[in-house]
Amino acid sequence: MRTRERIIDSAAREFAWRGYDGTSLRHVAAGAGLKLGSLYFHFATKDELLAEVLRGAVELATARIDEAVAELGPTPSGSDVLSAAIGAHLHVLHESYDIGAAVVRVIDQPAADASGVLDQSRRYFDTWRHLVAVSRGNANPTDGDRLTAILLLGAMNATLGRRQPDTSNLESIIAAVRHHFALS
Amino acid sequence: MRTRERIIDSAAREFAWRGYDGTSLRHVAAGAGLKLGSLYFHFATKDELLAEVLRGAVELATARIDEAVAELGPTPSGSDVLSAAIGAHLHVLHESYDIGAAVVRVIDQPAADASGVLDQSRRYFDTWRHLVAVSRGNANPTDGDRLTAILLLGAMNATLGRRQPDTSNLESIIAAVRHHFALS
Amino acid sequence: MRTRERIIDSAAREFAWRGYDGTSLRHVAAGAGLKLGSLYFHFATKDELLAEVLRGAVELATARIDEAVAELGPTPSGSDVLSAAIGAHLHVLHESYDIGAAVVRVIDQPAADASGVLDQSRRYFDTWRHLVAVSRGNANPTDGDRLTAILLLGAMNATLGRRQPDTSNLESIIAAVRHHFALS
Amino acid sequence: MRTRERIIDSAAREFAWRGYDGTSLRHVAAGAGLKLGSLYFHFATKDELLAEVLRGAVELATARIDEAVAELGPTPSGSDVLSAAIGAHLHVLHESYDIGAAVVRVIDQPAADASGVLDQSRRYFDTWRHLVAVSRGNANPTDGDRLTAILLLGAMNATLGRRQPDTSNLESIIAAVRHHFALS
DNA sequence: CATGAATGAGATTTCATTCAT
DNA sequence: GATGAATGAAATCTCATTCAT
Repeated sequence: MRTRERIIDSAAREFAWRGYDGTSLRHVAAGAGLKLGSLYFHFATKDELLAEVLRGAVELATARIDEAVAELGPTPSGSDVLSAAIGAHLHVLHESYDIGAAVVRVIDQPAADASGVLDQSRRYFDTWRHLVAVSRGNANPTDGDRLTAILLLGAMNATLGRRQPDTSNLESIIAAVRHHFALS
Repeated sequence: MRTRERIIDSAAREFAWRGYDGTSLRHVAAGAGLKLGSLYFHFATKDELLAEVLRGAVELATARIDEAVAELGPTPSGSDVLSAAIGAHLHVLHESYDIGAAVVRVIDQPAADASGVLDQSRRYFDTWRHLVAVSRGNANPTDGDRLTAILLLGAMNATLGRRQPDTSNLESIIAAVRHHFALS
Repeated sequence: MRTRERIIDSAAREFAWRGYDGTSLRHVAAGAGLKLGSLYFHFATKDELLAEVLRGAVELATARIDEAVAELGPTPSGSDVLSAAIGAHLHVLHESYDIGAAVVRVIDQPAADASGVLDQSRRYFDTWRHLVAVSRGNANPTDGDRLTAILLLGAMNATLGRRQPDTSNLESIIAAVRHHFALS
Repeated sequence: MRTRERIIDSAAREFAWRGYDGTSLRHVAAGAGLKLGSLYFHFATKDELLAEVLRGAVELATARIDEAVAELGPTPSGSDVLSAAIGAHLHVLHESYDIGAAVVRVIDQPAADASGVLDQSRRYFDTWRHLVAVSRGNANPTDGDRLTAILLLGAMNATLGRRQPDTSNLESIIAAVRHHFALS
């Protein structure tokens, strides 16, 4: 089953840099060392492949957030939790570059309305809505929390430039985001 | 000369909702009441059309910002200037919906490397780098100002949802963005 | 009526270097300092324009041949007549370059079946059939004369290379052709 | 692997009778029993297809020439070699009609500058330059040999009429060409 | 599991032609 | 006489998808 993952990796790269419509399955196959036809043994359709890429990305980011929060100790403040989550999200975005970028580029591209895509997007957004709510002591997210989550994700994802990132800056990026969002 | 503008409008709509690769020139033509071939009398190429759309959008947003700043009176504080610019940008984004959205969707889509695209993008970004710098009393933008401009634009543009916006919320959106960015 | 001739010149250039199918009427118009639509005031169709170009070329070549023959004096030998014609044809071909080349390139291109084209081609070929016949003392051209005319025209037209000719060589070209064909 | 050859055959037919620009790949595909899109599995581009057609034609003609020369016995005179080559070229031209004609029609059509085309053309011309040189006892081709090769090829290729040839005439054509070129 | 082959739909672009002004 | 504008047809090429092997 190593092949399946090579395909997903290759697809993440293509989706990330060329977008959904700009991604050719022939390129994806080539990037995985396969011929076009072979893709269809593993994925029934372009949309299904995209959904898999996104599911993996959301899973990865969620896991990293959970780990970072867990490291905070038994009873962290809401503000610390949000701070940790911000760090985790940005690390994923800038380090496992392709897979992170794939999400950002593709997630609200309308062509990708296919089933799984919106689901993954909403799932991850809900995570953040809760993180924001908790950081403010709200049990259930308010409209204001929702709005802040939108702003926060927008700001973080914008730090992915058009080209290869310099991880050197990563810590100052994290600091800046925390400054604007985690201390309100 | 009305035709040319109908084309640009139609193209903005398509680019906004389908992205660059997802936009079909046949659809654009139909949206302007033309047949496909007729487009090419007005624009030699898809890229040229996109560049025109973006140029118009950047011009519009810049003009609105200038107006809003001008209304502040003779010697406004840097913070007020930034606040006014935020309001102007968000108004353009949510009210002249298609043209604003077109910029947001397309501007960092890699397929659209065509000459004019990056130029327009950089031009507008520079405006914001200066706005941020001025709001902090810096004559020339620092790296920190650049980073903040990225976060700020990312946050604002993220408020464009996937579907028609409710302008009712607009003022609370503006308030939230100002809260996070204009009072630092 | 100078315009009409500028169009024909421009068309000859294009037909010569790009062939019938490769010639764009927009280019032709531009080459004559006009816009595309204006062509249709002077020529109803692409084929008609081509026919005019060819008619002019055939007329020019025929006239030059007649002149060259006339210069031979009152009772030239058949061999001298053919020699003179060869010189005249090659001079036209290499000196009034575009118009000569246009004939050669286009004349047996099947796309140009349109009415006038084949007529002009046959007319000029008949001239040569008679020249060859006369040079051999035949009153009416035989099959052998026809064949020789084909070979002769083919050989001469092949001396038009793909690029600008060096008229310096012209006399040696003429000598070579005469050597192979005019002394049999 | 039969499909590939059916395509090349069909393409040769089209290129021969319609020229490069006049050839529609949809027609070529239909002629090979395929739909347009299927062509692109075998040839990436129109130019690539043309190059293959020409390569095949040059190979065929060269092989026939070599065979004909080989049949002359151990130490043939230069004049006999040229005579044999003339026969071989004309047989190829008039018998494997399409592929021979394709070369003639297309080889100096400017639109077909695509890489391979000029190469094949030059390769075959060099063969003839050497044949002419050898027939005159020159070790290396002179300028005069080059010129004669041009005339000779031009004359031979002109024997391909616009329509189906009558192979009945073939031997008299060969005799005529030999008469003009092989006895100098 | 993987590939070669084919296909239908659709993309952008070019072009000859027409016509009102 | 010339131009701007529009159009229908056709061109090359790309792509997701299917299927027999």
